[in-house]
Amino acid sequence: MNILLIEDDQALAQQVIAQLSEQEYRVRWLSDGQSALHEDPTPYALIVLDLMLPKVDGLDILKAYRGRCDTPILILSAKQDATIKVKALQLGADDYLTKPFWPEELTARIGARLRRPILQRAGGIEIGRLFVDLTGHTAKVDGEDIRLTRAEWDLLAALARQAGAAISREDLVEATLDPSRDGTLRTLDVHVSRLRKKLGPCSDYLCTIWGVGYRLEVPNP
Amino acid sequence: MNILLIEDDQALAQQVIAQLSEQEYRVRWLSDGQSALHEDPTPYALIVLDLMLPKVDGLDILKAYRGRCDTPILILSAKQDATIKVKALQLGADDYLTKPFWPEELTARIGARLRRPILQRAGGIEIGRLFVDLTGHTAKVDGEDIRLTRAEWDLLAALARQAGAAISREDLVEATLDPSRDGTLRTLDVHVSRLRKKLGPCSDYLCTIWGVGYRLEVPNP
DNA sequence: ACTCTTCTTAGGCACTCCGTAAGGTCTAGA
DNA sequence: TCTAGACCTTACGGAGTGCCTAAGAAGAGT
Repeated sequence: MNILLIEDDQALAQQVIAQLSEQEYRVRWLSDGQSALHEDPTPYALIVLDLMLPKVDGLDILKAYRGRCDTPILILSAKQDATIKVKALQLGADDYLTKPFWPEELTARIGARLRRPILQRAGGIEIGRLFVDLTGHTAKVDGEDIRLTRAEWDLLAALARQAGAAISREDLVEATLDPSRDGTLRTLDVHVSRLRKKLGPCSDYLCTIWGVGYRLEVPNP
Repeated sequence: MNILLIEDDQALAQQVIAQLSEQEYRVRWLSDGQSALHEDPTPYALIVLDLMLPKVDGLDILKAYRGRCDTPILILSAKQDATIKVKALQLGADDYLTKPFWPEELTARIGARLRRPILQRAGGIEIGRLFVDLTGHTAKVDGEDIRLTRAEWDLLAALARQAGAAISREDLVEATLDPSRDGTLRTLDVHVSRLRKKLGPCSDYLCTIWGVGYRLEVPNP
């Protein structure tokens, strides 16, 4: 069982690591928010996250991880304030423990959380505020499902599979259009247009590469 | 969503009931431990249990329920003592909240607990209000058994095994229809239609993916 | 042999989706 | 700046797809 611990207080972190190691958990420790944001959360069975980190707001890490995975997240914080607790739990945290705490309680809560195995869901591709679940045939913008037709979905999936890469119009026609009927390049235009409309705030992600084709990526500010 | 509340303090209970009713939970309230021991916990999505009850020890109720079901149990208690927290969590409680608490935190914790729509539990798969026991060949909606024919069951099981993933109509035909006879895609329609009818309030879980197939999932509100 | 349940087939209905056409807008290069 | 070609958008009709009801066929239990 791998656990990710994000905690800037070194003394507390080592205490927690010692306690968890006794229970045969393997712990990876990150001491600052920047590296936490760049860490891939998917390999871990559970994440312990301190809200009070220098520079980075712990809630931002929470949000970033929730967009990328379903891993249980347990919050540590010195803040007794109920509104923050409620906010963290609503943002997708699974538990909230206020400092100071007894290490035994932390491990007991972790144990209670990991006792119920979560059904493995094949992950999807995250592109900024857009999330594409290839196995579930579903796409989300800011966590909200968007309804796509088959052709629109095929188009988005083809682009998302090679996110960041340019794909020629001809390839996209082949990937998305019904082969029983001959679709022209004009048809692709229509689907791109319709898809952009449904992507709403993410419509800029689908950029045109003039004379070549299209590319799906988060545009630079 | 049905919730069972076991709490002897009438004022607190009514406050909690009011708060939970706002969130569209339906609450059944038991004020003493004796009736709690005789209650069947399986129909409820979650149980809120006060540890300090007259006559009966709350931990005994916890143990009794854990022997009978896997329903998430959230403990309320005035005891700050960490050893009791740890003991309750080890006995199978899922969360522990000390009095006094803000009602908003309770509902947030309940929400966090019930948010994960698809859970793998002992003996089956839980998808929102639907529970599919693959080994026992039974399916429940809100804890109530539903009678399924062989084809309907095969269909539901095939979808539940890969809950959240899209499955093509062709695969479903192969998985559910009698192989000795050639079943057409139209036959599948009929079984889907009948299964939806039997799923009742969970019929929306079985979503159609146009031109592809079906998916079993808790839809977004 | 009879009845009840379940599975399959068939047909009609309603709806969604797809491709085409037509006109407008944008881009690159002269 | 002008122009030709590439791209975007809107509207619309036809075809395809899925859903439901009903009725016949097969199987299980009595």
